[in-house]
Amino acid sequence: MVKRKSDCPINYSLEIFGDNWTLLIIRDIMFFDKTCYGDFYESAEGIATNILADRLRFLISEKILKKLVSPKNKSKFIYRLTQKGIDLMPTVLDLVEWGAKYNRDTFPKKFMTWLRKDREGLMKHYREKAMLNPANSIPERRKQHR
Amino acid sequence: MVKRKSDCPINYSLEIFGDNWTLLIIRDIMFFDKTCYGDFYESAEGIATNILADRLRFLISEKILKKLVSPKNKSKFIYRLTQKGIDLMPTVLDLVEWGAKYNRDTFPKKFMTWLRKDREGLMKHYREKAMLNPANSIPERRKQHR
DNA sequence: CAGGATCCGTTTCGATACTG
DNA sequence: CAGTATCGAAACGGATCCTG
Repeated sequence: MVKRKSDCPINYSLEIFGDNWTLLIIRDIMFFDKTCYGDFYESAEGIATNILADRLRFLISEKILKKLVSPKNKSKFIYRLTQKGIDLMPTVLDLVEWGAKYNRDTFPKKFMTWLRKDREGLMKHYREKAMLNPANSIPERRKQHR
Repeated sequence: MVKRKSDCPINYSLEIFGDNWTLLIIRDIMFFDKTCYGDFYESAEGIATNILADRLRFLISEKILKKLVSPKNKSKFIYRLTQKGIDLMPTVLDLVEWGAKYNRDTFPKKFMTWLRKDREGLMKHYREKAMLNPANSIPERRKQHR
């Protein structure tokens, strides 16, 4: 587990954002339909497997993500945003807008157009999408000692 | 100078936020009247001098901050937000709100009340404050080779 | 084969001492 | 006051291995 400098009274947000990878994971799950380990591994620009596992574990421990067992395949896991994670959407979108204003490496054009024209609608769309639960998934293992 | 992983097509924002310290510096200069090295050193929860110097240099190179010579004291420098820096205000405020919702370590109570009641007014206030230039400061040294 | 864990060389960070 | 130099500690990243 990564050791973070949470021993000093630092803004909590920094524990999430003061890292190169967590925001990428959140971005991917929030807007790009990534749901499982393999998806993140592919899309988060070159993350190492151990780092990815560590960050996922961290995000789950912070209750920003939750981990579910895939209904189709018992050895596949699905990661989803919690409400706390969904609540990061305004922040992420602000960063997207800021990045688009001062840099050009950014989200797909269609997304940006939508964001500029109807930010509220876009947020509603992705918020609802994030809240759909895959029908019959089950929560990950509960405490093993009964 | 810090070496960042900007060689991969990562979101530009991460170069600013994927770090433990830059956000603290921005927070302090944006909302807490910190203007110079010593101020940041005091208030950014235990930052080391070399890291502080490095981050300030980085923020200047990214044109998020600008460095001015104090009119009073030629060996004192004043750091101020550029427009690009000021444009990070919505993001920072989102993080403040998110942090306040899910954690209690947060901004002063008065600030939070104001933020909740009148976010636009608060932003206007701090934006204007950030744009006041100290009267007769002069830009930092221009290229030394003529 | 998905989802990691482990090992290990390399890079970056950070505390302290020191300098113009 | 505003930084730089040094050096040990921590985090990263890549490869490989493990387990169901």
